[in-house]
Amino acid sequence: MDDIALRDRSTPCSIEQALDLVGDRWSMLILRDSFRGLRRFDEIRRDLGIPRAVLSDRLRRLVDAGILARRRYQEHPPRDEYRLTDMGRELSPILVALMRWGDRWLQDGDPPTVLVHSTCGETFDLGFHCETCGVDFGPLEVSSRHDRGAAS
Amino acid sequence: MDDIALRDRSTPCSIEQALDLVGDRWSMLILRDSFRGLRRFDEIRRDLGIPRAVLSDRLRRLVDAGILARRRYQEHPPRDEYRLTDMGRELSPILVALMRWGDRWLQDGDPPTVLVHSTCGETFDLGFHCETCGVDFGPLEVSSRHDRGAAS
DNA sequence: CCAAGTCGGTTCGGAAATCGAACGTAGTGC
DNA sequence: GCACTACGTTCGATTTCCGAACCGACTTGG
Repeated sequence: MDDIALRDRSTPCSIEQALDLVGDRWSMLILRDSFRGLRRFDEIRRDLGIPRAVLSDRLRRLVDAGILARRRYQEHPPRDEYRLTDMGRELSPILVALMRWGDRWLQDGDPPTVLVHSTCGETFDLGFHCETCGVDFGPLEVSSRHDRGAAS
Repeated sequence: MDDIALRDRSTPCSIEQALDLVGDRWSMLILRDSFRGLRRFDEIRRDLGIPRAVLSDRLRRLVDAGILARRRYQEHPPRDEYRLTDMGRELSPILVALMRWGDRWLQDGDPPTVLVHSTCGETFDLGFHCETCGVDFGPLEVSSRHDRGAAS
């Protein structure tokens, strides 16, 4: 019954690689704040209540990964801010998915933050779309190609 | 310039609440394995190389949260397996979003795992859809309602 | 000039989480 | 009996995290 490791270990799972960069609580929360427009060290620190050393470390790692960019916004005194790169901005589906799930399963009343389509300012859906079938579908209809099947 | 904390602290952010449950690396990887069909303790342990004590702790927490269900699948010897509940299955958009992002930004060759629409067996898109505008759009067009703006 | 405050960190010692290895227990197979 | 599997718990060593203190560069007030 040694049927594990059908999986290819030479090409590591994308989920795993992604988690190596953004897979800890603080990094995710920093990114959430970045999406909310916070850019400066102390701004983020006060908002999250994160220890300075940890914030310093996480920002460095996110910058090294290319997710945030450090940019000088004034010279006297020298001050830098941290902004999302395109690579960072494309993390939004992850945060949106987390938020949707939290809204649905963990939140009692109205969701505290609402995301909107920047073009029209209204709320939107996050969903799956199948080109082949031409339909939209929900999270319970996702399956992976060569395993024992996720659903049921 | 004390303009922070416009944010409502009484109703905590859904992202934060979600991260309290699934916001660490091991929990996410366990869930990935659950979606891939792994259900037994040792199966997951061998696949991830996770220390037994940590796996034991994470499974307990995921079961307590209602994301996984522990179910006896044989009596002699007594053996339990861990399956996704509906609450757990609805986490799929998060994992899909992580995978998509990893595929796009971190993976060189072909993605090692492919997700498919269970109905037709073909790959699909994860995207945003605006009912108001009637269009699909990408991650760069997401904004939140009352902050200083995420994009740019 | 001097004192106090802000911003963006680094350094430090203690607390907490994580690690691999060993041990336990309950059952199966020979 | 002996070896083996599945599913954990316990243990001591290492790593990470935490809060508090400190620091340098600069601004503001007097």
